[in-house]
Parts: sequence; C-alpha cells; structure tokens
Amino acid sequence: MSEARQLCETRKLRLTSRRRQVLEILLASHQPMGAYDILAELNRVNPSAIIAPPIVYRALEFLMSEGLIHRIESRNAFISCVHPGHQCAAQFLICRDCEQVAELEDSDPPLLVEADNLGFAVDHSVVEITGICAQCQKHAG
Amino acid sequence: MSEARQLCETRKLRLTSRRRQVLEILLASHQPMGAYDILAELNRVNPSAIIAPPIVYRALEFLMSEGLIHRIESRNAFISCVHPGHQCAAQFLICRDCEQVAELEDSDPPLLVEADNLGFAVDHSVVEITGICAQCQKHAG
DNA sequence: AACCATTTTGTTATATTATAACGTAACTGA
DNA sequence: TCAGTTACGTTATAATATAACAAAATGGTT
Repeated sequence: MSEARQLCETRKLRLTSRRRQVLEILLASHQPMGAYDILAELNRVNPSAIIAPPIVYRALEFLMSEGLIHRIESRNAFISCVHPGHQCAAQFLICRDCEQVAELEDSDPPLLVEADNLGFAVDHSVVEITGICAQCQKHAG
Repeated sequence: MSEARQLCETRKLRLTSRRRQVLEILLASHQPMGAYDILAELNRVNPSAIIAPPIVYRALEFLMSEGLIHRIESRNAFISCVHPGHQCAAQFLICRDCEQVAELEDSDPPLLVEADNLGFAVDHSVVEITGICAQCQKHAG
C-alpha cells in the first residue's frame, strides 16, 4: 500500500479514497476477487451509501493501468500485484482447488519449469499475447 | 473438418450435426467469435427454429474438451484449433487492430522471440497456468 | 423390433460480468 | 474565484454464461 502511495506520488496520479479502498480490499484478499465481490465488500463495510458497479470497474481500470493490480482473464477476477509498478509481464500459477494464485516474474525460470519445481501439476495453460501485427503496423505507419 | 470427423471416429465420440455446425462456423471464420456471434450465425442460416444460448455453449464445451477449438480468454471468444487433437498447450498472438489471431505451437521458439520474428509489436501478455498446487495434491492424497 | 439406459438437444428462466450515458462533485492550476 | 479537467455517482442496459428440467435421439441388449 505504501508502495502504491509512493508510486502515485511519483507519477502525479491521484490515489483517491475510492481507489485506495479497492486496492486495500484486493491486498487483504491474497486471492483473486470478482468485481462484484469487491463491490459487495465495499457495501458491507459501508452499508449506508450503496455503490454501483461502474465505480468498482473504474477503480479497477485505474489500478490496472498503473500496474498495481492484475486481471486474471481465465477467472474474470482481479488480484493485487506483487511487484507494483514493475510493469513486467506477469505470469500466474492458479490452483483450481484452493484458488491460490502465485505470481511469477518474467525473469524467473520458464514458467513450466518453475511449475515443476514447485510441484504444481499443470492441466491447462492460457498464453495470449496482444499487440499489433506487422501488417497493421505498416498500414498505420 | 475431415480431421475432426476422423478424430471423433477414433475416439468414439459423436460429432453430431449441431456440433458440426458450430465447428464449421468457427472454421469458416478464421477469427475468434463470441458465443453469441455463433448463435446469431446459426439463427441466420436457419431462421425457422430459433436456437438458445445453452445449445451453443454445450457444443463449444464439447469441441473444447476434444481440442478442436480454443477459448481466447482475454476476448471471451472461441476459435478453431489449427492442430486439432494435438492437445498441446496453444499459444496466441492477437492483433488488437485487425483482430487476427495466430496460433503457435508449444514447440515453436519462445513466444516473445517468435513475436519479434513476425514483427509483432507486443503490448500485453496474459499467461495463466491452471492446475493443482503441491499442497492440494498432498491433501487429496 | 421393442426396450432400457444414456447422451444430446431443446426450452425457460436467470445469474454473472461489464459498460454506456449523463449529471454532479472535487481537484488543479491560472 | 473561475475555468478546465478529472473523478465519482446514478440509472439503465448490454454482453456473457449457466441452472434446471423436459423432450428427443442414439446405442446396446434382448
């Protein structure tokens, strides 16, 4: 959290109280949470003013854009980043039993080797790289 | 398609007409399609009997379980597999401009190297490995 | 063929996830 | 303080996905 604060100060960004609330919920969870789980938690903590989905999604969008959290695509869920701001390509080992997620760095050994080292039994992998293909770069250029 | 037919014969699976229809739509598309796009296409081709979502999702589930198609998690979309049945871990380069998807094999050079070779400008990567962690394996006995 | 068990399909309703659109409030810098 | 911008709040609705149950088709057995 203090890292996040510093990072936003450096980048002249507004870590508003809403954004802080959402980040805190994710930091406390250590597990991926759906947007509506976060929403429910916000409303549980403060039942007086009921909050609607867009508020959560906007906070999540901000936190993702700054590399403070990640989206787990295969779960439609969000989790706090272990190395905030490093903007490195995050990689995840997700246990479908206990739902724990391990975030690995790009710099670690190849992911499947690492999984093996950890005694993690892989059964499905999702590898999706998004960007602009060569042809579209030409057209745009 | 003939590959799919053979594969199902070998495995004693029923490539029913619904499943074939859905697979054919995906094969013809060469691009990822959302479940509701597929649904719309089914209903366009045969407007007499209107089809509901579960039918499409079930066909997709079957085709995925047999490695005939893949789900693109970051798009909530589905695409036909280039190497049906190889059950290998598929990897994708997805152009967010033209929406074309390149499927790469596990055996190819490392994905980011390959992206570079193809002149593909990466801007976001999703790497999510699902399985059972060491601890849960122990508990399960 | 007639029967049963199983699998697949069809149907209805509803859950879950996400965003559009627009107005209000708060903050920032001049 | 004022104008411009950014963030928040609210309402409504879009997009994606599944539960639950009924009907039909299929495959194997008698």
